[in-house]
Amino acid sequence: MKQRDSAPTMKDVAREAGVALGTVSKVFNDIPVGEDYRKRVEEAARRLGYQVNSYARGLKTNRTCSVALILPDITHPFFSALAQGVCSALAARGYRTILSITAYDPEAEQKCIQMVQQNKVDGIIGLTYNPELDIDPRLPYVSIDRYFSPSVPCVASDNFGGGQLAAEKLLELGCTRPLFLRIGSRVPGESDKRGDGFESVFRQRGMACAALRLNNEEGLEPIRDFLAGHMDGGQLDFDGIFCVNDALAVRVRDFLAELGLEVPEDVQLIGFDGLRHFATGDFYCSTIVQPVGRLAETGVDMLLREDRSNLPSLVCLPVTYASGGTTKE
Amino acid sequence: MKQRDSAPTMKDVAREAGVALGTVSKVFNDIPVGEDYRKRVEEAARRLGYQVNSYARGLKTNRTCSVALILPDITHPFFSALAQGVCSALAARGYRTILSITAYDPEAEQKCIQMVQQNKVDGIIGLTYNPELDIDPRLPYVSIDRYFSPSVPCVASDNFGGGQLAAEKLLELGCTRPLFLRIGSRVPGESDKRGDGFESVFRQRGMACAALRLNNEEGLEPIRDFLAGHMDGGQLDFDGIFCVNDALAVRVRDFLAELGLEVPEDVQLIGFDGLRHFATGDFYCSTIVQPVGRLAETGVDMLLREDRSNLPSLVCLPVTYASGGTTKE
DNA sequence: CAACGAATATGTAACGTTTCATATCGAAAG
DNA sequence: CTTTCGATATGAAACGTTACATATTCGTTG
Repeated sequence: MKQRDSAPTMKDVAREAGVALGTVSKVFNDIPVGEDYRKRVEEAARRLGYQVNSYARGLKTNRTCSVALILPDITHPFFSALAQGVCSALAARGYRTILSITAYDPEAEQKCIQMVQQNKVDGIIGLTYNPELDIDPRLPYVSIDRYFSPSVPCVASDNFGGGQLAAEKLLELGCTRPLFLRIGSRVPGESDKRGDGFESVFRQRGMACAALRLNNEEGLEPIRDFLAGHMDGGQLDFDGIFCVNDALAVRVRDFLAELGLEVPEDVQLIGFDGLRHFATGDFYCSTIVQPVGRLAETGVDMLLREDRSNLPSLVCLPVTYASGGTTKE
Repeated sequence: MKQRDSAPTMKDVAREAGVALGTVSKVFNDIPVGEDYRKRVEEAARRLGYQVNSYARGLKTNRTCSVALILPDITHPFFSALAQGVCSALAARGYRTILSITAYDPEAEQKCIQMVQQNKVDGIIGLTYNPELDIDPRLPYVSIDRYFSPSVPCVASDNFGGGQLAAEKLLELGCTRPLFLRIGSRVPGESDKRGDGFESVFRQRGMACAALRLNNEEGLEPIRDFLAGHMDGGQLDFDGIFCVNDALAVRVRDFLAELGLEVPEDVQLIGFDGLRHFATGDFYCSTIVQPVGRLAETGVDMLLREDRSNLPSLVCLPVTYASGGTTKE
């Protein structure tokens, strides 16, 4: 028996099985082939340990069965959950995931897109911040959680609805002096809707709603100061706080503790994202839960749809409320 | 000007630049070429928006500039940090990362390997549990954090040393009644060394060291019971506990609280991994910090080394101690 | 029994690169 | 002024597939 140093090819299989090259190809592409032929080929392939060379295939077919996933930072629990979901959803459909991390850097994002385009993926699924990404229009693209324009399909949580939900929950739990807190969304838009939804509920009822919106660079200190400045005889001016995300809520909870306030007795606190403690599985705080799994699946779905001609430009997924100890229920 | 529907190829560039195909190839492979030729080619490529087709290249060269990263669960902060490190280190060297998630399932691991081999990656970097992975010996493989056999190179933290470090720290902080707690390592070996190192220090000094080693399936209840069973007049029999990882330490801290014990006043607690809270960046507990970044970089380094003929079969990276509030310092 | 047509196997030409042998060009040497 | 040589551009042959046109086989029909 001939000793092979390199991987066996279809030609080897064809020779081994005593059939034509094209027949081997058919077998591996599930194209009808005489039963006896199929058996012979499969046997031969097994004997030789043949595996199709996906680079040759990709070259010929222009399809690679791989999708690029572009994320700012896979270390953040929300993003890592997303990555997990996307990776699994892709794997379930026979696609592999090419992971790129951008560190929130718009330039890095562009470079990723560049690199990934050259690597001939079948599509890109990205959570990016650069509003003017230059991306080959031939290449399917789905944006997760960031809406850019009608021409780039996006799947996101219902941020506005989530804000409303938070407001309704706080009302239900007896809050009358609400506050919305947000720190820097790098891209204006989607996450501001959380606050809009929150405020809309109170406006509709003729109630006032305070808000403090900070940019990333300002840091958290202004929030601490703001809260301290709104203390009135050992009590806070607000009894229900909605934070734009769980990370902020966790910090705010600490600030409140510093001020000698009890959560949820004195102030109730709701975050957004639905992150869970890695060890216990508990929510870090009461929160509006984003459906990360569905976000991922839907994104993959939209990307891999046969008929991409009339994709919706924005798919909004419903969020839910979960108590995590920072509200009275 | 001719309208192209598909991506331009080297042939197009060659025609546009008025040079031979091979010359274009040279330009894109940094092979010396007359200065004027190079300029002409580069201009033409830019005009046409040419990008090399990495599938054609991969087919020809048998090198793909991509590495598979196999992880059990990217949702766990330790793994996601690892992924981040590996992905960045690979990107820095011009390699892309193909992410596979196995959900701790040995079969899934084998399937990943299979799939990934077929996709002709240049190497695999994996954190797997299946002790008898069938993997093409031609394909470079580096195991992270799990030592299998001398024939498969591995990079890991100095687990034994970390255990010793924990013991020394506890001694230094005045502990005299140590306890080692471990729950299910899916693969026997590496992480047991943490306990071994811990115990060795006390043995050397002629001190006793209690230990409770559980398997994954048993859950955490036995630990709670064990601790409760070692209460003696409102005091625990132990004053220093070393947990095999931070996740366990966090749970144990809760158990201790349930028993009315103060940490670190009554009992000091050290975990292992060095995980940090996603929002505050604080350690969850006092801990032995694994050098995740270096783990990743070293792994990539070992995988991509030119001369892989005499790779060490195990590279042990030093760990450090960090206080996280569950020890007196 | 010849002829036809439906299946289905075969062989070959791409796909877009790299690589290697060959051709071309100038300059230096005889 | 021819020869030789080094340098470098050229063109063709792979790489391992898929897809299409062609060839083969066999069961049916007139």
